[in-house]
Amino acid sequence: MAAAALERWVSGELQELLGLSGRHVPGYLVALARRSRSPEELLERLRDTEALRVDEPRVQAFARELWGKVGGAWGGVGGAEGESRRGLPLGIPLDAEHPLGFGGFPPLGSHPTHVGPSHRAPDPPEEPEAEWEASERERLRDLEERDAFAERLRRRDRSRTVLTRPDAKAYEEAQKRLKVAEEDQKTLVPELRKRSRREYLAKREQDKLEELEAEIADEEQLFGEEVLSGPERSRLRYKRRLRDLAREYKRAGERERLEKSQRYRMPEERRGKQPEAGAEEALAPRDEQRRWEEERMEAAALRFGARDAARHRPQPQYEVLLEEEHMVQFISASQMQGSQPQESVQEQRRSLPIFPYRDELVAAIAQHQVLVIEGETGSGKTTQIPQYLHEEGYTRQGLKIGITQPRRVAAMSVAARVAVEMGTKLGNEVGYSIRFEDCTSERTVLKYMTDGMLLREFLTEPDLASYSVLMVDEAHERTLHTDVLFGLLKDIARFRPQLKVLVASATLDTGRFAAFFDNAPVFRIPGRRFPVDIYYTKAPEADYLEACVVSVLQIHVTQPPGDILVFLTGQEEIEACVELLQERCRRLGSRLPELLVLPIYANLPSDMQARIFQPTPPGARKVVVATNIAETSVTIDGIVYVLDPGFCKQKSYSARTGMESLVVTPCSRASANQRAGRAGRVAPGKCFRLYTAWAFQHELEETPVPEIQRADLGSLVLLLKSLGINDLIHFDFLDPPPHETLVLALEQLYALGALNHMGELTTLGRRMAELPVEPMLAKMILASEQYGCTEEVLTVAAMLSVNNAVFYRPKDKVLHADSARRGFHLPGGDHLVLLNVYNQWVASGHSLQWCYEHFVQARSLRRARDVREQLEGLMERVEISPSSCGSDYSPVRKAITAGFFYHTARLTRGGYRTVKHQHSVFIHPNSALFEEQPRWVLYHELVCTTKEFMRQVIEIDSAWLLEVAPHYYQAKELEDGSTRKMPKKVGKSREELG
DNA sequence: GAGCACTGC
Repeated sequence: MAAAALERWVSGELQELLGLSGRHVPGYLVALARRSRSPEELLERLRDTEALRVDEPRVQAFARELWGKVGGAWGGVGGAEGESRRGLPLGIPLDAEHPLGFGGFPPLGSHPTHVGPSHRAPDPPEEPEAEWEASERERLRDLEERDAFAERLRRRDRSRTVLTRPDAKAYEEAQKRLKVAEEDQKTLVPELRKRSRREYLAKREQDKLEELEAEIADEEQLFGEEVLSGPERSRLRYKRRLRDLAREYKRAGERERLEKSQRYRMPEERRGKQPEAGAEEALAPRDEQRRWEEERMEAAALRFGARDAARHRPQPQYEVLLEEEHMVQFISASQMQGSQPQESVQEQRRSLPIFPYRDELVAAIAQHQVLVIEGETGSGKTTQIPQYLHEEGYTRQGLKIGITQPRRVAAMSVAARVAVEMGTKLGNEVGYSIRFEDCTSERTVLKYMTDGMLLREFLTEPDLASYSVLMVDEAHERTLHTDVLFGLLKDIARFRPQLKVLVASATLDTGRFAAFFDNAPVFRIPGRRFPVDIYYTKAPEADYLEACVVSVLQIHVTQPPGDILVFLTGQEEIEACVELLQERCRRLGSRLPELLVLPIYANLPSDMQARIFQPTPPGARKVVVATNIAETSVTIDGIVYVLDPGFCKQKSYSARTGMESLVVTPCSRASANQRAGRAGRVAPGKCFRLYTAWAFQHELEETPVPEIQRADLGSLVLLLKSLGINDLIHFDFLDPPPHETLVLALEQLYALGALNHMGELTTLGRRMAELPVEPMLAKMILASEQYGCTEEVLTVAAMLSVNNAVFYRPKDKVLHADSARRGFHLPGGDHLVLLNVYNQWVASGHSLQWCYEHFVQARSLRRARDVREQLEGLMERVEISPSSCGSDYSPVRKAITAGFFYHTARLTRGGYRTVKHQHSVFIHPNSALFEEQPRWVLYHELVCTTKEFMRQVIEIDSAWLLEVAPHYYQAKELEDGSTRKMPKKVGKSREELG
């Protein structure tokens, strides 16, 4: 039977058995069958792959039939047990016969112009042996080359000198951002006042009339004539009169415009100037302004009295602001326990909760190889334990203690803190290592680093021989990197009995960690935090955004001083919430103490972000409306109240379609408690949850789904492969990723040429692993060498790696922002637009002003520059010399195609469909090609929001696909069969682009 | 004609 027909048959059978059939799986199964001496052996091999349930009769029947069709022609290629790589680093379990369970991929040479004998061509029946032998020779040759490359890397690493950069700029930036200078505090209050007043006035100018109407309506509704005091009644009367006056002005036309310019002037400015003509006539408006001023002053002055009243009297006067039925009803259900901190700064080290346990802890570490340490933030585990171990001599003989953190800022700031405590300069005995910055020296014994950094260190030092202790901190966060570290550390610990492994986590999950590390003991350290009272709603809230707004006002009106932190899911919600709050405050303004509403989310420009760190002016209250960023990454001082609607956005990844989407999901109990904890950092706090206690107990998951089960694993698989771990199916994961995700990652790596048909790492794959980007980007970069455009492609790669945060699109200047964006358009597509933006930014001398003018986020460009510099530095390492293609961009698009040939779509009569899966997709409206609709496009990513959108799209020539991925595409797939059916003006194929 | 939480190498 011809190979193609055979595979079609297998594919059909798999559809029956599994409901799915990957592109390469049939070929693999055929290869397995070829290598099997009997149907039983084939079944055994199938059992090892864990893809099929071999106990099922229909699977057994399938295996027998398959073996029969193949004809038992086992050639014995895969049976080459003799060349097993057993005994490679550290006894990490290798299984050469079924590496990854994908030992039977069709042969594939190294990229990109090879045309390997692929499974689509019928096997030449006369000489199958010769073909196998040839591919086998090629495979072995490539393995040799790969190992030679790895050896060159090792030699280079040995000769490399360690950089010391104690004056690291990013660290200073972080410190600057986290710390606000005292002078700022002094200038801040008047500035904030002024700004708030200006905002008020500006807005007021726009919709004065509606505003007044609304105010009057509000007052009538909220207060009713009878509860109003004398002055309040007169104020209402005043407002009504004002409304009538305003209506008159509107009719007055010309006169009104003249007055407008005088109506809303700052009193200071006015005082400094001559009274202008016509000022006398504008009495009423100016009167209003004066009144507004007075009201603000009044509100500010009233505050203390009101707060005192709230404390002393059971019925504070502001209670009336929100009627019972409009209020969110909370019931107190529990209290998070806390304990008081010591005041003294001098004795801080000794006063940490961990201090009394020092000797016990040190003894436990001496006694056990792996220790799980349970301690909340503030217990001092991160800063103290490494110092204790240093004092105990774990750093003798030049050995280091490594401590991992999930975040860069944490690694830097903790290292800085410890350096101070030890009285050394950062970068000497105590250092940190994060991406873009290695602040360590040969003297460094305590090394703080990000988890991803330690993972990378495995590449150069697979047994981590220079470390005596490794501590994985914040393990409960279960980042992709920490999860993989667990498996790797567990493995090397077996072979290095003297190595100590510490797993530090907040209270949750320690039992699971302990079980994973062969029942390691758990050492508990009490935390240090103020108690937080938890309130739940009586009934579920239908509209949590509205409930948030009401609750914030409610807290503001009824609760003693202290800032409020609100958790929402994303930028859009946050903007809406901020707007609503400001609107309500304006309407009720006169009788509310000042409320500063500040948003924060990752994509917010830095200067706006910095505002949340500025201290709240005396008498005012701050409301920070935040995403999850405030759950772990950013800590805001002064928060006493937390408002938690209980939702967050989570990325989910579908291996079936290779598509990721962001979905709003209920957060876990662990997250909810983490959020609540944010209220108890400076004083006893309160957390208001906008869901019921029952929902908390019964509807929320205990912990979030670990990232490893939600993410694309391409890079990870490539990294593990580079560490010599071939059998990923059986890798010791704390929580294994879904089988399909692993399979998809393996298939993609195979298609990219990073793995050979045996599932082994190729030379290309080894080089790709050196680049800290996702595999397709890595492939694109490596391919750029032969198209002579490494300079351009590096820029494209760097720009793509700053998540769609290049263009800034403020709500009030959407049109300007969009036209600025269109100014960057180049024919060819979005990747080239990004390249254009970057180059223009460089040409502007990295000007900040330029960024503002072009609605481009400077922070993103700076990050792109960092990424680019890092990649550029690695070019020599992967043995690529720089080249540039000048102004002809088609080589750039070809190089992109070499990496992203997986991501292609073609325009059909029914719109775009992906080439491989016929999945219906759309060009994102922000794309430069949105209107052009070229026939063949390549996309960087597919996201599912309102539709399935392709983001970052370029036009390609379908012929390129055969050129760069002959093993993946067949000519017939790429024919334009539907040419005549196409509408005339769309889908024109343009040869001379870019 | 949309609207993307957060990290990390």
